[in-house]
Amino acid sequence: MKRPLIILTGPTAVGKTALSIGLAKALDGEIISADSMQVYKKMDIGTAKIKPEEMQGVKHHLIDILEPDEEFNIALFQKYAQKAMEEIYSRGKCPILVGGTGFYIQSVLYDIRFSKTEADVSYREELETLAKEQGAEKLFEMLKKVDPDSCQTIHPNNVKRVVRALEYYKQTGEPISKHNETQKMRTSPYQFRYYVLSLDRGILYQRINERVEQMREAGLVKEVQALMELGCSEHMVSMQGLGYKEIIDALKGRDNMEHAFERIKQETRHFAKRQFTWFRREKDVTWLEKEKFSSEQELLDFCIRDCGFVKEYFKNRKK
RNA sequence: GGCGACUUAGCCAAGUGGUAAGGCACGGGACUGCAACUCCCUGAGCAUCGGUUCAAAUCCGGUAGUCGCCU
Repeated sequence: MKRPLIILTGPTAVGKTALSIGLAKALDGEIISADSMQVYKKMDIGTAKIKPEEMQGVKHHLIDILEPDEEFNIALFQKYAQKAMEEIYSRGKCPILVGGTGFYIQSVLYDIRFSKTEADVSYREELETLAKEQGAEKLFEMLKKVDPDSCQTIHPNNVKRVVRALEYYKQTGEPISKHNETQKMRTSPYQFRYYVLSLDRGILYQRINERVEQMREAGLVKEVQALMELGCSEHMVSMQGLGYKEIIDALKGRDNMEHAFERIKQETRHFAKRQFTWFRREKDVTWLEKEKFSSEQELLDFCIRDCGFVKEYFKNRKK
């Protein structure tokens, strides 16, 4: 019998957190955050991180586990998430993956295999400078020689992806297209529900705008200032987060504060749109359109009923 | 009331006789170790009516709207 896994995701600001607590309590679960930014300490306001008092005693994993100057990536996420899941299962509880980073969810849900090798930072930098100096086409030409298949799916201008494909080839001697091909065939080792919470686009965009204003009132600028005083620079992975890079620009005088906040709103809306695109493409998802439920409670009740297999699983296991 | 300027896609904006640059937004899409990243695709016939011309967004005139100045 496959082990159960509940996933709750959706675009930013849709209201995942509130639902996740109700679900965790009803299913006797623990929450694993699937969020690339909430892993960082000292970044609370801009990431809309759940507050300890909002957790209502539900255990949360993968929040506040790194300092802002530490690197993070999907392979690490997967490793930590899987470790947390083992702990949760061993306690006889159900893991609930909650967060908006679709890519991360995929890595756990399908147990994608990543190569053993570490990221080769110096090689990446070398390739990036090459692209900058001689043009993106130059890199693309290099990729054509070693991995023509990838050239079908990666656009020449997408330097980041071209670099990764080249890096992968250098490390493994194998084209990444072949690796992707095999990983795409994988079926999930879990018995799962993949919920995507959604909301009318116009309403969501309004909520995003409001939430950014709330962040401003809550002291986002101060939070970023404090991070800069600690030595955080815009090159760090953490400082690529929405709301951070824009405020840094303003604090460094490259933008004015008012405009920076408008950019945050704009870019957050863009982000939400990209998230929709991602989830629409994922197979086996259950869309939870908020407007189709008369209340939050009804939505929660639906999920609880729909997750009956979780209780079944643990009941059988006890026997 | 008079004089002048302006009027190009949802917004900003090039184009001053030869068949509408570009940017932004919106919408769609890609994505398998930086993913809150990175990247791709997508729209109008030029306020309106009439004239000149082989040909007008571009020239001329009428009308409307906007803005400025004057009385």
